[in-house]
Amino acid sequence: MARRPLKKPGIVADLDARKATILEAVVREHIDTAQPVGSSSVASTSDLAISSATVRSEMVTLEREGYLAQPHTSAGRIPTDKGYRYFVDHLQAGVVGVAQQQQIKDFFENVRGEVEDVLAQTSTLLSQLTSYTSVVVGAGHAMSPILSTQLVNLEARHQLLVTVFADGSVVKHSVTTNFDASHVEVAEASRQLHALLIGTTLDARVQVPSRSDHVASLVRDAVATLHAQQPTVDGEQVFIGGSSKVAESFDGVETVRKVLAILEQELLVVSLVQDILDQGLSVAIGSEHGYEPLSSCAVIVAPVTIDGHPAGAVGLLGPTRMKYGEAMAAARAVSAHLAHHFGGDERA
Amino acid sequence: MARRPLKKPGIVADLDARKATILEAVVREHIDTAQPVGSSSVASTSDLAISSATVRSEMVTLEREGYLAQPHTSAGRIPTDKGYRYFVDHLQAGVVGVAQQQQIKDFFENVRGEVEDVLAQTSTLLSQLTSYTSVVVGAGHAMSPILSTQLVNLEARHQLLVTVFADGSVVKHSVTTNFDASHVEVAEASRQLHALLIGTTLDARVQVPSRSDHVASLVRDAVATLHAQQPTVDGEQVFIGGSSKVAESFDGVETVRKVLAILEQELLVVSLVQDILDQGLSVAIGSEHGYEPLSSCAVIVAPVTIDGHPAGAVGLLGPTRMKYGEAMAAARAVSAHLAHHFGGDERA
DNA sequence: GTTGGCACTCGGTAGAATTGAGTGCTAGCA
DNA sequence: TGCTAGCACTCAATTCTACCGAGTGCCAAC
Repeated sequence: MARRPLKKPGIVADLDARKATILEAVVREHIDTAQPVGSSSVASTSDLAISSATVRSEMVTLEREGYLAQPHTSAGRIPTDKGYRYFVDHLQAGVVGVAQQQQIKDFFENVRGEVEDVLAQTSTLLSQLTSYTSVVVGAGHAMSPILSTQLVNLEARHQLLVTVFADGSVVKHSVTTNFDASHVEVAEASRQLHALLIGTTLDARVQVPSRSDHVASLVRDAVATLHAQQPTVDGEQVFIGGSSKVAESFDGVETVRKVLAILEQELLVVSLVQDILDQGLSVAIGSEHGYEPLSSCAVIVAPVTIDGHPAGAVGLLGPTRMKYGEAMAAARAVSAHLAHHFGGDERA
Repeated sequence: MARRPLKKPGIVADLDARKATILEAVVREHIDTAQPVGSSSVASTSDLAISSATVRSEMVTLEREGYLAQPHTSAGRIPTDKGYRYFVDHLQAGVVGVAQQQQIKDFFENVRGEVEDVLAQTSTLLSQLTSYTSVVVGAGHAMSPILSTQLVNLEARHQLLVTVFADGSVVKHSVTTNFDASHVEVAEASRQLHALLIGTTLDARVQVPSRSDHVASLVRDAVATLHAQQPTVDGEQVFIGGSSKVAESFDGVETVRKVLAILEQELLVVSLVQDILDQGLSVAIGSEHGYEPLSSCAVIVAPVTIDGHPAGAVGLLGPTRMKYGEAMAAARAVSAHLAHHFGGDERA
């Protein structure tokens, strides 16, 4: 079994080979059956030539050390979060089946449309591939320079500022004035704004005119509105696919409800994904991510990197007993294809 | 009880007063308790001075006529879709509680931001008010005239057409060319497009230049891309709020899954809402809407009308045993506030 | 250290008995 | 004729029991 060096958490010490094998057998079978796993089953399944009694005594140790738990006396063991963590950290990389590989390939060959549409469809794809709920996060454009702006007169006191960023995203902002702006004034303000903002990023300071006429006022208002948005969260796009899979993954209705309630809050989902990435993890199991309602979930995250720059992330949300190998492989594959799709001659 | 004239379906004949009262009592109690309702309970609850035996014999008739059903012998009755239909058609209009009224008022007084944000938040509001899943549909802009367009050069062979409609919506389309367009050419094409498209609607024919130079080619491609979208479905925006309520409303996990799976398909949700509106209904119960996976659901729809023009709709999706009175009142109230919010001096 | 053996635990299941809510029917009454 | 009280009947749900068996923990022997 290919070992990868331990990740950050470090709480998880190494186990001797036999314990590791037993733990792995328990995790594998429990992921498969969703049932507690007994010692005899492990003894016969694993390739260790060992009696069930020996397995049992090892299990006692594993339980004492926090890798396994017993739902009740006289039941088999189930893995704890720590047990899953060890399993994942020592898992050899999974592979994507050929059928799925084909499906991904076909998808990215045929997909067309705007970035948002592609991301949304990618989310659906990833969910179908894995039968878990999928999250695709498109990075915000806070750092992307402005290519063009335009101020459009909707009504006398109501203008619309349309901004195009170099990453291809388009954002609109309403600008309301307390005076009736003429079409000429709006056109002039639009011209000035364009000259003023082009090439700048949202965090840049811009020299706005200080005059008190209508045009200057329009320009000031427009710039203020544009810069008012939260640079970090705002502009980030979330696409959630396969939320119905939640109902398949968990049996308790209450759990389903809680998870769905979390998924409804997009900002929260973004920060969840971001938190996990910040911790340098690719999987957060159970309570590792600190979101209590998701304590029976595992979250897999794969960053999307284009030209060395973070451009978003794809994620999967499933029960802690999810198929980590397959799911991680699928997430990585989709993330790579996504990067390639937008990397070649496009933007993300 | 205030009677409203029967709606379109017409299959539902009138019942004599006593039967109607009994049916109503059954529906009310079953909505409340989710349990089959027995004759004695009806006899004591309703203000009819009638013995349970009489109620029973009436129930036999109601069952024969299809308003009630029996889960099994020796159980009480539950309403059928037809029973709910009668109930809804003869329901006096519900009222919105003062607390809720205040909540709606506060919401619309404080809400700000772009149309999309308002609609999304409205959906959440409506869901919170009713504890059902809410759907807000913003009408497409197919019929809205174009206020402004702009072609922006993203990369040599990749332009972005940004279109602003009079309703305040902004749409972007990628235009890909097989030649390297210069900035000057793009600017010229942008100018021509603006002149060409301004004031037109998407269903209008536009005289495109037939020359074979880069600029003309750009203009042709851009117009084609813009007009390629499906005028009916595309551009319509759906905002679903409170999908976690689905898990509360139905007990079978399988039902929850099916309903969520439907909600994932936004186009389908739009046509569901549209279908119901087209039928002139405000409620579709059980199988009335023809979407089999939603046969245990009822859907309430209230159109949003601004200046006499349809501008979208708000909807609620719950179990057939939902609180029709409250829910319909809430949907109507929110719809009215929405119309007012965008009607006064804005657009929808 | 490993293993076979054994007593023990305890959730799950199956069956029987019981309960009780609710029905349908009928005979009698206004 | 319509209503009702009464009654036998039905059947899901509940409770109780017994029991099974998967699985454990422990121990003595190898």
